[in-house]
Amino acid sequence: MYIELRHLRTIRAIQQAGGLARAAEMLNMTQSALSHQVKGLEDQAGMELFVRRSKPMRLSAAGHRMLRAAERILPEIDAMEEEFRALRAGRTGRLHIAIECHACFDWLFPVLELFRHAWPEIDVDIKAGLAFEALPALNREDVDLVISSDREPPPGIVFNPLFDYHPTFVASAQNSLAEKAFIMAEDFKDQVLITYPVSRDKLDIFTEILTPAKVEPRAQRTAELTAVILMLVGSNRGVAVLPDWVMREVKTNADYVTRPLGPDTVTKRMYAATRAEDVAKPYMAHFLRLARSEPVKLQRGA
Amino acid sequence: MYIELRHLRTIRAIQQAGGLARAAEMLNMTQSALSHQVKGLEDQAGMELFVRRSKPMRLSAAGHRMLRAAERILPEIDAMEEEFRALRAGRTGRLHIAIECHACFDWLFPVLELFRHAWPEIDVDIKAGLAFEALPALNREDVDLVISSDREPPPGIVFNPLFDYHPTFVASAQNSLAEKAFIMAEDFKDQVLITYPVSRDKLDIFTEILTPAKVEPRAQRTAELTAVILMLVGSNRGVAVLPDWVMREVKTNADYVTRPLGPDTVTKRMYAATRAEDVAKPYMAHFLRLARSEPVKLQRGA
DNA sequence: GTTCTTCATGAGGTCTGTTCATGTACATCG
DNA sequence: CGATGTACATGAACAGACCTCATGAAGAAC
Repeated sequence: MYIELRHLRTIRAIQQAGGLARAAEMLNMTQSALSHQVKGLEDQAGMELFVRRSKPMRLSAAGHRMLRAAERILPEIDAMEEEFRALRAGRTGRLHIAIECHACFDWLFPVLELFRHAWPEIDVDIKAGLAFEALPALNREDVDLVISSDREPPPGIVFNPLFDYHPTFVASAQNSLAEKAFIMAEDFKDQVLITYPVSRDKLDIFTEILTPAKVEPRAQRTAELTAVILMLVGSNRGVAVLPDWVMREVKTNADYVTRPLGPDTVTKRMYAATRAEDVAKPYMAHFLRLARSEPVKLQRGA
Repeated sequence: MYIELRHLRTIRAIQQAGGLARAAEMLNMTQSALSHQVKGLEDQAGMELFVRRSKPMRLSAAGHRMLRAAERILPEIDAMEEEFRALRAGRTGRLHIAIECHACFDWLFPVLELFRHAWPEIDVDIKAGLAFEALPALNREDVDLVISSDREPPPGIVFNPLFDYHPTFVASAQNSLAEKAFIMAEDFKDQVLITYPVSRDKLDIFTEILTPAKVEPRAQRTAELTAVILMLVGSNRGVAVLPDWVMREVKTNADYVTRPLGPDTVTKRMYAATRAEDVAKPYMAHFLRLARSEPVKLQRGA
C-alpha cells in the first residue's frame, strides 16, 4: 500500500469541492486523471473510499478515515514548505553557537537578547559543553558559529573579527601586587592563579604571558563561573586574568584592583568563525554587526 | 515545492542508515537513484539538505528540519496503513447506529456493551438525533445500521429481523382500565396517552391500534425518556403503550399494571437495516447475533 | 424523453524516476 | 606514493506511472 501525499490532497479536495469534477479543477488536472487516481488509490487500499450511489461522489466510512489522516498531515507539510520558503527568503534559519571562552557569556547574552527580538524565527542555541572540537563541528553543520580568539582558519571557514580586548589582571586590594602599575609574568610566581577549567592553550594568561616567559604560578585553581572567580579574587584567595569586559562591575568596587598586563599592553582579537557561505545571510550579518558593537559598549562601561 | 512522502522516507532512511549507499539498500533501490532523488529534492527546496564535506553524507540544518517533519508524519502514515490493513482483515470497521425508536436504548446499550468488548477496534456510535431520514443516511454511509420496525427495504438495503415484541399497555394500578384483561382501541377514548415525542407513524399504538380504529385518545402528552413516561404513568397522570422489554422493572411493581393489547395480541418485528454488502462482515454478523439474542433475555426477565 | 451533470474507461503520449555504467573525490594502506 | 576501497555524482537510456483526450454510461433535472 503506497500512499502518497498526492492521494491525501485528492481526498481532501474531493471532500472540499464536494465532487470529483470540481476537485479536479481545484487541483489543476482533468476529471479523468482524478478518476483514474481514485481508482488506483482504492485498489491500493483494497476497498471503496467513495460512495458512488449518490451522484455527487461522497466519502465512504473508510474514506473518512483517510480524510482524517489527510487533515492531520497536509497542514504539517504546508507548514514545513512555508518554513522552507522563509528559509530561502532568509527570514529564518539556525544560529547554533559554540563558545570556546567561558567569559564570552558575559557579552554574548546581551547580544543574543537583541538578536532574538530582531529575528524571532531564527533557531538560536549556545553549545557550551565543548566536548567536541568546535571547528570540525562547524564543518559538519553541528554548529553555525564559533566564538574563538585562536585564528587558524581551515578552508571554507571564515574568521570574522569582532573586537579587540585586553586580558586584564584582577586582584584583591589587599594583594601585594596591588601597588604595581602593570603586571608581568614574574609577578605570578608567588600567586595562586584562578582560571576557567580549560586547557592552558585556551587561556590568554598562559598563551600570552606565562608560557612564553616559562613562568609557573605558585598554584592554579579553577572555577566554572566568572562570578565565582571574582568572588575568590575578592577574598584574596588568588588572582585572575580576565578579559576587560568582565571588569565593569569590579572597577568601581574598592575591594578590587585591576591592572594591565605589561610592560606592553597585551591586545587580543575575538573572532566569530562561520562557514564561508553563511556570512552573506542577512541574519548572520546582523548577528556579526551586533557582536562587533555591543561588547565594545560593555568594555566602555568598564 | 512538491514534497512527496517518498522524499520524507528518503530523508529518514539516510539519517537512519548514516549514508546514502546504505539508505539506498534499505529502500530497495540503487545508490544512483537515491542520489538523483536527493538532488531533485534539494532543487525543490532551493537549498542543500545534506553536508557533503564529511564523507558519509550527513543532514544539514535544513535537512534536520525536514527530518523532524518526516518523523512526525511518517508514523501517522504507517498507522493509517495499519488501520487499513486491519480494516481489510475485518478486525476493525465502523458501526454507527441510527435508532428510530426511543425505547430501543433499553436493549441497545446492553448489546453494545457486549459488542464493544468483543470488537474493541470498531468505531461505535449511536445517532439518536434523527433530524434526518434514516434509510437515505444508510445509503450515503452516514450511518451503518438503522434500528427500525418499519419494513420497507429500498434496493441495496437489507432488513435483518431481530426479534418480535408486543407493544404492551401500562397503567397505574389505580387506573380504571386495570380491571380489564386486555386493552382495545376504544379504551383510550377517556385516557391521557403518554408517548415519545415522535410522529404518529412511528408509534406502535397509533399504527397498530388507534389509527386503524379511528380512535383519538382524550389527550396526548410526550416525554423523551422511558423512565419519565413510567413515572408519569405510575402517578396515574396517563397511560402508555411500550414494547414489552421495557416492562421488566414495572411488572414486579404493585403500583403498575400491564396488559396486552387485544383482543388479538399485537406482535411486531424489530429489524436492523444495513447495507447489503455489510451483512457479511464478521463484526456486523456478530452485532446482529447479539441484537437477536440479548433483547429476548430482557423480555424473559419481564 | 431530452438534456445536463457527474463519473468511468480506454488509448495514447509525456515525463518522471529508475537503472546501468562510469566518473570524481577522498581516505587508507602496503 | 601509487594501489585500493569507499562514498557519492553524473549522463544516457529505458520503463512505467500518470496525465490528457475522446468517448461512454448512468443518474438527476426539466
